[in-house]
Amino acid sequence: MVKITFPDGTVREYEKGVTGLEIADSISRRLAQEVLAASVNGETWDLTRPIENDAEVRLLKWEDPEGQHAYWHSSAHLMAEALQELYPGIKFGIGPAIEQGFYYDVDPGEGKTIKEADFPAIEKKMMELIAAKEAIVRESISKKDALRMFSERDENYKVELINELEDGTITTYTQGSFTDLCRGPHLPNTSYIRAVKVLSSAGAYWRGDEKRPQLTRLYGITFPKKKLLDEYLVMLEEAKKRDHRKIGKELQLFHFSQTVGAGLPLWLPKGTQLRMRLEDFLKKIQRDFDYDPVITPHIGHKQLYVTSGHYDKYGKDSFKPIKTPEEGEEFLLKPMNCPHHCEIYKAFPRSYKDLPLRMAEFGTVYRYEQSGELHGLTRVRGFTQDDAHIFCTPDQVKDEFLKVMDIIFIIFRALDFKEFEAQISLRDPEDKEKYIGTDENWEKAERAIVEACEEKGLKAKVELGEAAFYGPKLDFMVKDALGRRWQLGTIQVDYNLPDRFELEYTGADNHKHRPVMIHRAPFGSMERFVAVLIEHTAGKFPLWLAPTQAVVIPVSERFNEYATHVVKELKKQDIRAEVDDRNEKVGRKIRDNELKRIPYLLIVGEKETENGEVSVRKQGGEDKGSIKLSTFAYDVSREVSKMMRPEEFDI
RNA sequence: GCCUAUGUAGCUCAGUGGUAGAGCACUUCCUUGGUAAGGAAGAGGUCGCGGGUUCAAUUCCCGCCAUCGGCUCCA
Repeated sequence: MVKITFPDGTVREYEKGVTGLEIADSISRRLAQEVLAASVNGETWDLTRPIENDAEVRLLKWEDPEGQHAYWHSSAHLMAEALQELYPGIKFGIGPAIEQGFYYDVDPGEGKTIKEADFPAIEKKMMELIAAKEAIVRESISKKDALRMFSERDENYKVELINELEDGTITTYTQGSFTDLCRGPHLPNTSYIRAVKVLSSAGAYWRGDEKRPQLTRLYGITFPKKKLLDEYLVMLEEAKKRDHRKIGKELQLFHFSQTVGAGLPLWLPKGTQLRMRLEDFLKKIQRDFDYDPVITPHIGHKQLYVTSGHYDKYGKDSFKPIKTPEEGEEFLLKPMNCPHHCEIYKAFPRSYKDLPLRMAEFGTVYRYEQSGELHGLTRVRGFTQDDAHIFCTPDQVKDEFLKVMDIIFIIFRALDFKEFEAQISLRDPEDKEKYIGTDENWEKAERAIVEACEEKGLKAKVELGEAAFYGPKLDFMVKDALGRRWQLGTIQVDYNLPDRFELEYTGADNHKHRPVMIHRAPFGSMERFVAVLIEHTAGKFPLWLAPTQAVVIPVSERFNEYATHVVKELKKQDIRAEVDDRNEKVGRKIRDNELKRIPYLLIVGEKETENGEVSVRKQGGEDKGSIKLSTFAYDVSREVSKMMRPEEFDI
């Protein structure tokens, strides 16, 4: 007998070798139907795998992430089996479950491809295999046997994987005529899967290496109920409606011109309004936090980047240097602002009394991004960082770090970004060669970040090997409409640039010391931030940010002139308003997509005009009734200035 | 840069080896006082760019550019 402990603490005894499925069945029939996998001592197991020893067991259903994971992993195998039948000779790479579904990397053979037009056939075959209710069978196998088995079938990718595995840890899973090298866990059989959808195909390098062959990656998703799949597909459609590229076009926020160049956004008047509001907001915060605004040129001498170390590392892969016609001097479009700021630091002798010195600049930088990587406003070749560099003493690092975190939290709160993730990027301890700087400095910086996060109670994921070459960092990520992660705010400690630029300050001891530098950008870049903000709000910006805060609608043509007057009055109060007289019918305007996103609609007409009042309707249709124009203007500007006052957001 | 797909009016899209169409939007007029009103007329396109095949290319072929979804990369 084995003792099985359940999550609620109860213990039951079962025959040795009992399976997760049998345990579920012993509890209830329904549970046995719903359970997908079992967590055995924290490890996810197949439902059919015998439990030989006492264990803590948690039965995993669709609602559990591990259950979904097993479900989608099995679905990947199912798709692979279907592919094997449809494309004889196809070779398999890896096929994991991912956050939303699964994928499988396959090599259909020389010159062969799998296209979108082929998806329905694949789905049909998958459904057939589901109907066949094939058992998914786990088997332990020796390395030798595994190598022989997969070599025979010419599965060179699998053979490569097996070679890296340790003997005794290798398992395979078989369903029907398909056997895959796999750690599992999996569903008991294929019939658990009810609804399938092959979503997209893409090229993906074998093992993520550009120099290795490119496989075809097929993405798919499955659900235990058809309804869930339908809901998922509807959700995808809804997400597309929130796409910042679509809304940016609809609201006329920004524009890309092929003639100007790929990845070089043109900010239209309304987009500029929005962006400037964000910039003003941060400028006010930075004034409170004692930052000094600076302005530096868009290009810098090559020597500047040789000194900074950026030229060696990135010079060849970026925009080529600009040469002066006479002297042949080389200048680079600035890919970052830090070197310029270092030179500002060096302009004067600095004392410890000057520190911390915080230099802020909305600095536009240009980076050559691979053409295939450009993506709306989130990945561009010319963008503006809300950059600042803090020069401080080593003792001040942690304090400064905490203050920057405060700024980021103020912003995220003001914009209602609740679901952000934080990531601490540290150095890869295995490959210290990749990084500039001494061990001691790195350890000091890494410790400061970890401690700061602890003090703020911020749960940050620690990633080894993700640090910049010059220092560790803390990044904040937010998801877009489709769940893709984008890095926004960043705080990076840097012990290296001060070294390279030989920055100094005179300490209280009258000796020269090296300052520490902190790079930080709470928004990340204005472009990316605006993109993510658009997707979060679906274009319904809060009043204080809205590019158009109020639209004035005359009830009939007779009031066009009055409407124009009202707009003028509002603009005097710094309220961004416009007349909408495209049609004399009020009803037609409100259905307009754009208008639905405007915080206020002011309807002006006969009755109201007589006593100087306008009819006000708030975003979402809430009718505020008639109100005096001056009162409305006062209310709005008060609401806006309240939002623009950072002290309202004290943590 | 690589793999897949796409590029036709301001927007969303249909279509064809014989130099182009719809809906919405736009302009003018008529009708209509109210939460997605109707009618009439009109304007708007080198069918992404370049080359080839052809009597003839927006359509077929090749190259490039841009965009979409991924991969790699990301200071």
